[in-house]
Amino acid sequence: MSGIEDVARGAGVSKATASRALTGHGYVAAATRARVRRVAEELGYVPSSSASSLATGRTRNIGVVMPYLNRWFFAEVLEGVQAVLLAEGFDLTLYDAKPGTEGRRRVFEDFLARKRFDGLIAVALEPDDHELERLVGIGRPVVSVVSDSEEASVVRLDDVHAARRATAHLIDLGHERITFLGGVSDHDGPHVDRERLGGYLSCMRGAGLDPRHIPSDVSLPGGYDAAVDLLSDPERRPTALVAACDEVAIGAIIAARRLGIAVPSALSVVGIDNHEYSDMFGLTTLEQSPREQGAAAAELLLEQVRAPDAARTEMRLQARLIVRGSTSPPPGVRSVAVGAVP
Amino acid sequence: MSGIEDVARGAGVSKATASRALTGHGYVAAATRARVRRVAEELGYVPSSSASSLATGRTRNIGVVMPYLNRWFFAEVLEGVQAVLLAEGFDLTLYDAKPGTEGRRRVFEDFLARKRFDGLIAVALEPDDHELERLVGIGRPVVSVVSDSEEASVVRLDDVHAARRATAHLIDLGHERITFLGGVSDHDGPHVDRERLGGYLSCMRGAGLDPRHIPSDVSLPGGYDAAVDLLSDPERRPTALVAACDEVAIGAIIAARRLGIAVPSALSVVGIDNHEYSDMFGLTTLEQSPREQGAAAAELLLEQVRAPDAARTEMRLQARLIVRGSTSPPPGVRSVAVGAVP
DNA sequence: TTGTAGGCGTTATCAT
DNA sequence: ATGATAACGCCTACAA
Repeated sequence: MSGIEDVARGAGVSKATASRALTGHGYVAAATRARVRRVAEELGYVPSSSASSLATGRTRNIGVVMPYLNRWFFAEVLEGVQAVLLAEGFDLTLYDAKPGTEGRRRVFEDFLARKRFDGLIAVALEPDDHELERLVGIGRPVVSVVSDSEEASVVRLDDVHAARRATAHLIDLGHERITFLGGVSDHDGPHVDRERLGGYLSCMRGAGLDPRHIPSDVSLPGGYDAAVDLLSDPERRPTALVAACDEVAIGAIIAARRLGIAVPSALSVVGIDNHEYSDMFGLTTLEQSPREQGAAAAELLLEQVRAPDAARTEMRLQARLIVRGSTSPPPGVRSVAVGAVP
Repeated sequence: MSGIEDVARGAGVSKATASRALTGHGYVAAATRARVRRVAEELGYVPSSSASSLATGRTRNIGVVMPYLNRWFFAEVLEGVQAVLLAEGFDLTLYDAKPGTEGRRRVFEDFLARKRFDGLIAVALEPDDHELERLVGIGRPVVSVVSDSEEASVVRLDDVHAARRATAHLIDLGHERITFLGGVSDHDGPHVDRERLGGYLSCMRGAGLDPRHIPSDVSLPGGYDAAVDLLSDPERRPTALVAACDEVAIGAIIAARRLGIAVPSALSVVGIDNHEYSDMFGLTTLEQSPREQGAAAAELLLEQVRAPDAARTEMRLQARLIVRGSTSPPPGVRSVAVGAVP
């Protein structure tokens, strides 16, 4: 393992010059720089990151705090973040903080306190817990994905808007009996689910329609189970479903098929996400791109890492409607209503 | 930010004693230790990881190299690894190395060379590329998950065995026209897929049956598309399917349902994985637990990190058959054959 | 049992 | 444009 001293000796200069030549900070004659770099190359010199972190105070490492790794949204965000960091030469260290676990406590108490990072990306921390504020308190730049924050920069989908658009799409098609599937309630459960439910409720009320919410686990099996329940009673059956997310929507489509209910002629379904499976199920949905959100968050963060006084930024993305085959006018309605519902 | 010097001063001892009291290395009077620790607590002392890494040569950080983050298997492995590391106070830095990308090259050339870790977990590196050997060459302990290696410790499923068991299960039930669905071929594509196909082939031949392989993308939509193709021709239709993995199997089940082919009465399907969705689809499968594999890999690695001369270990796991509703005797066969097929 | 002092490998300040 | 030299914060012989 050759250190910078070996490089310096090999190039016939001092450690200081070698360091300048290698990092690019400060004046070095072009010829010397070239010579130093060549020697470094020959020796296979790799700077010790702990030594340079100690000297500079910067780690070239970004921390990512996430409650789950094995869900589509989170894995996609992570890939987006990773791609940008990789390109910029930053490491990524992952802090898995499952809600309500001892491990999460440790992440906040012990791990994050070590500050082995120049900045932090926090994904979907629940705002109620004020954890985001604690992260900001650590004293490194923080970018929040999903959750709003007064202090940190934010990258997120406008979930209320997405749910309103989904609902409006069905209303435009002529549906009146539209049920929202998934989540706990509008005052409990994950914040995202609540906002989506809220968007649906306000859109329904604005159109003078009766809203109805069937709770379910926000997952494919959750959507399946709840939909089997809901759809098997012909009396209660709606003509359309707004799902809390694509996985729930797909669960519902699978349930409908099993029960012999044709989609979309007997039942329309809209999701939110544009999940990787949505295309295969012909699901009409509101697209959000978690990968791009992750990439945007990483870029925002690096800016702040480089210019510590950079302004806090907020990106609130509008989902784009992708119409596929899972939605159509309800049974008995043949023409499509015109005009957008707010 | 108080350093160890502040703690030492506060406790009325030297930096050396403070360090010993805090790390637990070397003799310190119980009373002094308590006092030092109390002062450290009061001051909110957090050791600088770069300084202690520089001094000790250890980072308390583990690197994980993975080709994908957004697939079920990989995300599960990662969660297993993370859980163990978290409990042991180790950080996890993630190196996303997508096959055949510029990013992957950089991971190997630049990032890993920095050695910001005490050990490495490599998941599903293709053996042909000899990347595993390069990782071992870095000079830190390496544990490989999935891929075999002469030099690194290995945690993996016995894929050949799993596929044989899956096939044998169908043969036991009386099936003869059994098709393998998924992957490229037995001499191309990811190694895992090849081994599974190989297990199927050898089991079929051993039973004197004609094997048949339908390639497909190893994913849910891939399984769906290939199955639609295969099943829509009644002439060619097999009575049973061994899928390269559960996602392919589920895709096939969905395809069968769409085509009105009853599972299992007209078509049996076996998968390999026990994916989170498998239960919902009543899929008979061979269970592997990627989360446990990840945890085992992490534990193995930490052992080696702590005792650098620890022996190389190899864990080859046997999948357990979980019989659900997707398999039954073929049409026309009512009793189940007895006796295992090798 | 505790303290002293040197070293870990870089970077950065200040002369030259 | 380059070279000494002092941090950076902690650990660990070795000495006391």
